[in-house]
Amino acid sequence: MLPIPIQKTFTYSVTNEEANFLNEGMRVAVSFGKTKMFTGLVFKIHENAPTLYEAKEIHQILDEQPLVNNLQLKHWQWISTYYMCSLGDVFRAALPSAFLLESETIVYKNEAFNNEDILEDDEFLIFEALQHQSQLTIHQVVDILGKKKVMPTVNELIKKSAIYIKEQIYEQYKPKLVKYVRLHASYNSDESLNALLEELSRAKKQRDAVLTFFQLSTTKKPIKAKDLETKANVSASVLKSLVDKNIFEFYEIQIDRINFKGDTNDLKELNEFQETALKEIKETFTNNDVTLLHGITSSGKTEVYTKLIQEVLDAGKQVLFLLPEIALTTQIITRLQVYFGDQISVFHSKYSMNERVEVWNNVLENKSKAQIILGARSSIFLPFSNLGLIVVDEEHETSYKQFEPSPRYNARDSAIVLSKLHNAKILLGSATPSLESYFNAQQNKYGFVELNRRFGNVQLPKIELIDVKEKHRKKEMKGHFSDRMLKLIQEALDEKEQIILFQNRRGYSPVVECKTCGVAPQCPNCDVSLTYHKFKNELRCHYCNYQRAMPNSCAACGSNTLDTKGFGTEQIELELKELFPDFKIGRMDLDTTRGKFGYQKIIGAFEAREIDILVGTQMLSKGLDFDNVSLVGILNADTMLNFPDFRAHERAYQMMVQVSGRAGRSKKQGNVAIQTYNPYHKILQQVSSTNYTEMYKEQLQERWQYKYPPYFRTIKITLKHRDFNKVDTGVNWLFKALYNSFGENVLGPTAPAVSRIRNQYIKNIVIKIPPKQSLANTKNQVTKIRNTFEAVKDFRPIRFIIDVDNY
DNA sequence: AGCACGCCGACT
DNA sequence: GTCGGCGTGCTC
Repeated sequence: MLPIPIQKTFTYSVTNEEANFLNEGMRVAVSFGKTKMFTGLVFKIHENAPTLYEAKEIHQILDEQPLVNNLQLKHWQWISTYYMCSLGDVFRAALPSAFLLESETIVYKNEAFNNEDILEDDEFLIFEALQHQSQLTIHQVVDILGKKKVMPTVNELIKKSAIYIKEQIYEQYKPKLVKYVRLHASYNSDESLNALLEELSRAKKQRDAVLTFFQLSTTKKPIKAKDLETKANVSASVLKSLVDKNIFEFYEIQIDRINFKGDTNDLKELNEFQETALKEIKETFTNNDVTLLHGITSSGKTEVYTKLIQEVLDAGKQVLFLLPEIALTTQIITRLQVYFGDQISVFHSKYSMNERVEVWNNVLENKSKAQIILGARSSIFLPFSNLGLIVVDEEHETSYKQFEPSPRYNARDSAIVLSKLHNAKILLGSATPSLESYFNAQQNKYGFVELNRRFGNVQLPKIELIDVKEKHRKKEMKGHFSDRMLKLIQEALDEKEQIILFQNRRGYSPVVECKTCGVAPQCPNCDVSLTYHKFKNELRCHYCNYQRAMPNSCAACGSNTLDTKGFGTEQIELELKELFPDFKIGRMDLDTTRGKFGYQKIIGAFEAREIDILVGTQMLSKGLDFDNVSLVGILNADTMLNFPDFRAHERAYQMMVQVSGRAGRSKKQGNVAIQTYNPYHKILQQVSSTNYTEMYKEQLQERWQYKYPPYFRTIKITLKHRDFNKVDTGVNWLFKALYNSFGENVLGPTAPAVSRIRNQYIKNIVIKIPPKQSLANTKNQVTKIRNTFEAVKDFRPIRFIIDVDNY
């Protein structure tokens, strides 16, 4: 199996010896194509030599033990078939990149060569560069020559024997080694020690080092070279000369980068409601492998999880705890570490490559520090061997679905399959479950447990809707704030409480428009208006990151009447600074959380109450607990409701309820204020009464009526190309072909709201699969049509994206 | 995917 | 004329 998007495995030949040593799941280095070396994974060892071609030999075996186990291989195959991607795609996504070595062509000079006269200009440039550096990568050669096609030049140099090339494989993972000191083997008797001190009488520093070494060795612990240096107050060179004299010797111990330091506490006692929930979960697990825990915000789901996890650990099994990416940088890790200490390993994309390799190895070896894995969606790929429980927290989160790059998998659903492979139980938890999961629970496909009392009996926040249309009419708006919202903010500030304001749009304003001619600056690469960022005084495209300075006058008519339309977090922040000059305003969105610790910094400042009012986008709604927040304001609920997607209403509900949950988490009842132009919208009514069941019933009805999940499954096909006509003819052809097979259940073709991104035109087709239609057959049919599509020469350059269960 | 090969336009 | 563009096909 190779990490490339080809739906195929490749057969290589091995010797008998190699075959005896090799096992499925080990890595081998193989040459592929004319030049490249790849890391392949042994998928199957067999004796059927191919007839149509001669199998190449493998280059090298990279592992002594399988890196990937059989359960994983099965799981990967399921992902590949279900999400219609190649096994290679899954392979690439699953392994930390450090395990996937690739080769690079390295150019060396031929020392014997001295006939510079026969070299052409370009050839001489390379030759000369090699006088300064002993080796060059092909990339460096490209830079030196300033052109893309360098291989002819390189080949010519080889022909003239001025240089030679080699394929070099990089082992990227470097274990972290710590240097220790011990006495050389010849000095283990007491007499020799005395002789030794005698010998060093004239080298004071070295004598100090030896004496300190003996002091330290009374503890019988290994002695770190660094420690010895500091304690004896000597330099590294002193130790070095002692080693050279064969008195000391160095040895290295590999240490883990990831270590938890700190105390652990016992598990918290559960209150009676949590206790009941725990009991119910265990009951449902006798009949169901999957259980949905619907627990309102702040009901203390985490404590219930921890009890359950403890029991699984006691039974000697591993636990996987899945969280949405963003929640992982926050408090929940600390909270779980307080209970479970160093039995937890954390795994997510902010981790460095080396750290991820270590977690992988720890899980593979079932080490004690990897009994609980706390991770984002990609942790479903870790080499678990005996999972007992998977917890999917905030199971409704859309970030469990990966979109780019392929595999486009949903980690929640893949985790359910994973749990089946391990005969493990899986608990899905959420305050606002996805319709799909809730539906499955209602159908008794999943077990179902509710937890509807807030921890410490704090009441759910009081939610009020503010009619902005009315407020505008009565002239009771100040900027984007209604008088009511301002009053609530003032009250909270007076009480020294904190406030979260939610506006699901960053920048100052999403559109800049000329009042005279109505023209709005557009992104040159995408089909969208540019967003104005006042702080940097520039216009930016949120799709391709194109940016340019904010112009003074309209590019179309030249008048100085540019005006902003709509508003984002930046504008809110500025308005607040004017309205409440004595208070500290913070902003949290993609722009302020860039950089490694940007996010943590803002959260930290807010936790430390250095920020009074925090303005932010949806990232505020995820897994954050602040105990001093008494007011949550949603400034414009309508943008969420008017989104053209069949899940828009469900999402708007989830998002608003989740943000509301940030209010009043500890002592008194919190307030939530929602500004809208449409206070009678049913979703807003349901949010204001936190009536999940009503929302569920109503949405379900619509899903049934319009044939959407959970009743119908969907597969979305996206075509992309820089030539509009090409995509257009392509998509029409494809639609006809699909229509022939699936009839009315094919929707489209449609252009998305942003129909061109990075100069690529986009068209969509959605296939709906009725409840009784076989998923596998449908997918086979789609694959067939895709193959026919790609056989058409004109269509081949069109990017063809298949998204199963699209979000 | 990556890479080589091969066929065409725009420049020294 | 050639350099460099991109379309086409293949990889065990």
